[in-house]
Amino acid sequence: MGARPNPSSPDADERPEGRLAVDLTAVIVAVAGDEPRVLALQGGIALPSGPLQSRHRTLHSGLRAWVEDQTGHALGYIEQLYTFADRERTREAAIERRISISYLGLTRERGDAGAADATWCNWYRYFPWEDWRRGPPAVLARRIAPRLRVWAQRAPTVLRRNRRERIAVTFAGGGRSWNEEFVLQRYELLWEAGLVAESGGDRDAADPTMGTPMAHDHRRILATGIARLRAKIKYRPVVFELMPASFTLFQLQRAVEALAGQRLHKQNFRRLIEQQGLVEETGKVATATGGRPAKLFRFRRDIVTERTAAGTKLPLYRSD
Amino acid sequence: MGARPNPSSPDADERPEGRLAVDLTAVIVAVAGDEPRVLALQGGIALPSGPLQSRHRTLHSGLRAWVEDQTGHALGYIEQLYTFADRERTREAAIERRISISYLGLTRERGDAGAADATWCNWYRYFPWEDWRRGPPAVLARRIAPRLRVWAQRAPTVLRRNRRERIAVTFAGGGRSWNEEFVLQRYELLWEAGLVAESGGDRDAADPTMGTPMAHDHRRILATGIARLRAKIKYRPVVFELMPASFTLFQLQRAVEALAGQRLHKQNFRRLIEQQGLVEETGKVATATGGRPAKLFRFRRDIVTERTAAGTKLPLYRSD
DNA sequence: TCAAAAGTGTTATCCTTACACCCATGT
DNA sequence: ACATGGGTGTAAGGATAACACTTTTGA
Repeated sequence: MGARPNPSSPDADERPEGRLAVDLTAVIVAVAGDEPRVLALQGGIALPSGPLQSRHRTLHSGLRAWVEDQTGHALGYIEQLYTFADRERTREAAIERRISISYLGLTRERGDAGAADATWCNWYRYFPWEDWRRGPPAVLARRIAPRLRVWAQRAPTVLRRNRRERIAVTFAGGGRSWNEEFVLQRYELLWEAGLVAESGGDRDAADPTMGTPMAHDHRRILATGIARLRAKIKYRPVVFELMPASFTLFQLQRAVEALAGQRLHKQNFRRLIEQQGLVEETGKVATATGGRPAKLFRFRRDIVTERTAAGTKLPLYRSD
Repeated sequence: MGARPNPSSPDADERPEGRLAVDLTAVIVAVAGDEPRVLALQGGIALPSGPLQSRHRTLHSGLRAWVEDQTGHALGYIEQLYTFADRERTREAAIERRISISYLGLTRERGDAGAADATWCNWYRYFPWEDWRRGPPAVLARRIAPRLRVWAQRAPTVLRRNRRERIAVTFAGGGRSWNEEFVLQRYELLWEAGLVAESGGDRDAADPTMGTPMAHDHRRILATGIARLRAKIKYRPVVFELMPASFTLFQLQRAVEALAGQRLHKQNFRRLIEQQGLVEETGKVATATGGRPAKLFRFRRDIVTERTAAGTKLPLYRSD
């Protein structure tokens, strides 16, 4: 047994590390029309982020403080994403290890831009291969697929099969369908294969078709946020955090399509929304939609506590 | 804008905190027959846990090291749960804040017990109100419901409605059905209401019907782990990590029931499992099952990479 | 013989998917 | 008139939930 057999024993003679920094990093998402956007700094190469400090009462409040300081943007909905702390993450002097506790925040873009340094960036700028709304992105067939093939081919025999399978599953090879939730797995595969600038080996690094690189592992954190959001819109009414107070069903569909990176079936989408009872008519209509005026809807906030439930999926008991 | 405008700027003049400790804490789960068990230390009041150290290459490996040190148990499947760091979490001298990065691990109990200090505990010992396999637990009607009613009643008028609603949703009040996934919400509600020992106000603290208390916020972490596992068994084939190499469908059902805390419908459960193609017959049968000998099955590990997919739930495009 | 668990078969219902079609507006 | 988006109806297929019933063992 180690020198610190359990958490409540007081003999904490060995303190963790020489230098250890804890960062709070935020993926703040908004939707503008059919564009999914993320709040970024320094012309788009970094996410809002700062060290956890004594003055922060909780992780949540610390994150809010940093984002408001750096972007002038007050946050609504936030949730924790993941905590990263791999060794290779940092090579800064005086810091042995940097832990990054990341959060996902949903909001609406406001009129005032906030701090000058903060900009809203279309997130497909970082992941061009993730937008399938106008069909399979060209970069997939032109650049990614052939280079991943080479990467698998070059691997030692024992690994080759495994790599091929991972490629097929994450990138919809061999007749498989595209799964929009695998954002992180795809990014990590590209990272391993050395196809993104952050991989370090800068052979292929300068390739602009592989998306804008980001500082540190911020692009990985962004991928985590997108993946979480894409998964979550399917079973929790989180899209509404991104919508204005009233909206048409088509605007709502455009927003979901923007996030999912996929086109949706209009009629079935409408049925799905209405059947779930998440929205109600405001009684007004929006003109100038390009066609027939559309009814405006609002989100039924009152339903939220109820609808946390969702489906069971397990065949519950009865007789036997 | 703050003194540290962005993560890549080098003016890191203000370092985070005076004293800051980062702990790795593990919820290690196994199933023995119809008992869901968690690996605990010190007679069951603490989870395996230890500070993150320089020698740990990654968070994962650090966690594995601590668990193996403290319990002698090597781990298979693990996943990150959540990172806790609220101020009130710690009142230890010399430490201003303790961050706890928690993990969920799934394994099978091995023959050798590992370290003498480590024991496998039925997790319903900590959450007696979570086991509905033999109907609604008595503690709910007898103790929890009346005391929660009082707690809501005593609240200022503005809060009363909100408290009543939270109670109804999490504890299946007002005709609602029990949602087994709300483990954490229920524990946090009981904590707020001062009904568990960890709340601090030790009026009701000593009540043994409210489950065994744990050190620090370990019971909260355990609740997080149980909730995650209960959610995950529905859409990922994680149960098999807890099963022996071959098993009968009834044993599998018992395991899922143990985790979910609910009885399942036998025939429909079998159909669900078989239809998903997750198992295959070994060709052998288990005798001495208490009845007719049952076919033995094994998990099809080869299907894992495939089945990461699961259902779409969004009405994907077609014509319009 | 009976309890306990293993299995098979069938039906009603609901949700999802897909298709077809009409309505109202602006250009 | 026609393009664009709004909106309704409905039928096929699959998954789920619920019931009823037979089979095989050990005590």
